[in-house]
Amino acid sequence: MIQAIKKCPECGSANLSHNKELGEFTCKSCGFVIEDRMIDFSQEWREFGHEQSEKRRRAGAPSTFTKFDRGMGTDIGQRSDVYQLQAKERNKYFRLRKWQHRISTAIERNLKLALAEMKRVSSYLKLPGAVEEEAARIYTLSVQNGLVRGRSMESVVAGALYAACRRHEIPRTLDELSDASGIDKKEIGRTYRFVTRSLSIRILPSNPIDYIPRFASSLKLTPATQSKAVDILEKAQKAELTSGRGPTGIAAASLYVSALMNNEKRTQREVADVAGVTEVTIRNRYKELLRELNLKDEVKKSMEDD
DNA sequence: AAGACGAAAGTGGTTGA
DNA sequence: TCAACAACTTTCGTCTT
Repeated sequence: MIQAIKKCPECGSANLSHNKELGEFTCKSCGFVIEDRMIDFSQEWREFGHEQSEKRRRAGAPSTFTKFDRGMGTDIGQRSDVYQLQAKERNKYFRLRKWQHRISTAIERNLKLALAEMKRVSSYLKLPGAVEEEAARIYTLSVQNGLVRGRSMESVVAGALYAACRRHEIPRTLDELSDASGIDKKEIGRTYRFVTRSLSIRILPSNPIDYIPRFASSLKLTPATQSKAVDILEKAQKAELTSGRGPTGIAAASLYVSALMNNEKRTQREVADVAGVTEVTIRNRYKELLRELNLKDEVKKSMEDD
């Protein structure tokens, strides 16, 4: 990041300077501050004992988007500091603390609320930390670009989470997000599209295979059936049966077929429920699979083996 | 009686003029 | 901006096990 900057964007001069203590990167010619949240890349020392920790420690917790100020803010008047002071001094810090609170802009307050909501939804869905981090980043960008205006904060949170899940290839369905956040499915879809488009976040169409493990475990299918379903999906993708179709429908249909072949039959309704599609869709995809991949004989054979 | 099947009409979003 | 369109859903009657 730092190395990338060679010229001042204001005056074009290459005469730049670092100020490590202020964390600033400035142009010596015109004084333009190019980067004011610079990260110190210098040698990291380990600490041994109190004396060294005073001298050597210079970094805090890792920067994270799941805190509204990326975990880098300074809170004035934390207890541990304040109680070492005289009463008069202490009052001064309480006053400063109050002001700090007032100064927090609307954006920051919105972020605080939103990130709390995000935490709630993502833990309900048991999403990994990396996804939550990504979602928080997307949300922060949305707020900064004024995309939340005119839409509920919750729906943007849900949209950001949905996008983050897809980027990490552990897609959740809109229904699941809707269930976890209490926002209407269509609303989430709308904000998701709006946000990703406005921020030009590129997201590949989700791969049906990514849905298999989760659906299979909800249906209590064996690993053998699961990998059979993946096989079928790969063949289906080669036969170009997957493009333009809803990925959940295809995933559900191939699971249904592989369950039949392994004598672990589940009803169309059961499969449809966990995949969040209707029986009709499964039927349509299922028939296509049988027809195009010539699986009919395979299914028949394994049924006769009973 | 439950599950599978298929037809027909409806829904929400995309696309192309 | 509007109409055509593809995918998917809802609903419902019929067939199969």
